[in-house]
Amino acid sequence: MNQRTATPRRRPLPRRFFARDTVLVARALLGCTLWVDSGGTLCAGRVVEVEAYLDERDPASHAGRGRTPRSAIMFGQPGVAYVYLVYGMHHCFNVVTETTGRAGAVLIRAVEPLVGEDAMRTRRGSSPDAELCAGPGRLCRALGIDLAWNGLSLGGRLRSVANKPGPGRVWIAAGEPPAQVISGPRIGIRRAVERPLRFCDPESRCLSRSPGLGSL
DNA sequence: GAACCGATTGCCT
DNA sequence: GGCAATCGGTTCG
Repeated sequence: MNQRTATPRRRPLPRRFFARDTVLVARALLGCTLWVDSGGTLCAGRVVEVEAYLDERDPASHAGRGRTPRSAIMFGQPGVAYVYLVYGMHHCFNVVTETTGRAGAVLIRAVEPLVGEDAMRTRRGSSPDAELCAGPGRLCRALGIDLAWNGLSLGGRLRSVANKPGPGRVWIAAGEPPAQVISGPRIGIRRAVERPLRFCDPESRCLSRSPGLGSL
């Protein structure tokens, strides 16, 4: 198990980490630690599966048809959480990438639980540990992330806006990159299926699906 | 406004 | 493997 015994680092990655090419950021996020403090409960997991969503040139991206009220956040500051609702019931957690003005985001599809597994089980109900955070919807459910988290900065500090506490804190810390990275088509999309913009650690047992073909 | 469509999941056959 | 659940965003009239 990767990093299972080591104590994960906690220091938040700087904003400039995310202000780069989206595919670069997506690959670099593998092995990093996602920290979430929701309702005073701290959870963390090792990022093992991500997908890159690009700008106007990517028909599968929410930014694929330009700036809309929803996709505007993808054109905004990097290092910000982009959370949306899919199928009327599941949430997806993304990190905004690229410099301000250029659209991009990385969808976190799966993490290996490292901290707070009890809380995850409580939120997710009975399910095998390997499946607690294996999938974008499952991950958000396990970590307590919903629409209220949309727009939060990944600074790791409490957001103090008008003295009102936010829903919680979320940030990402550096970790040990996987020995191998597999790329493949993104999951659940109909457009641009040929693009290998899904990246995962094939050695992880916590993936949402088996790794695609085509190694990088 | 109304109709349509999902970056999913879990339960059913 | 098939399919229903469920609602915000986008598109169309």
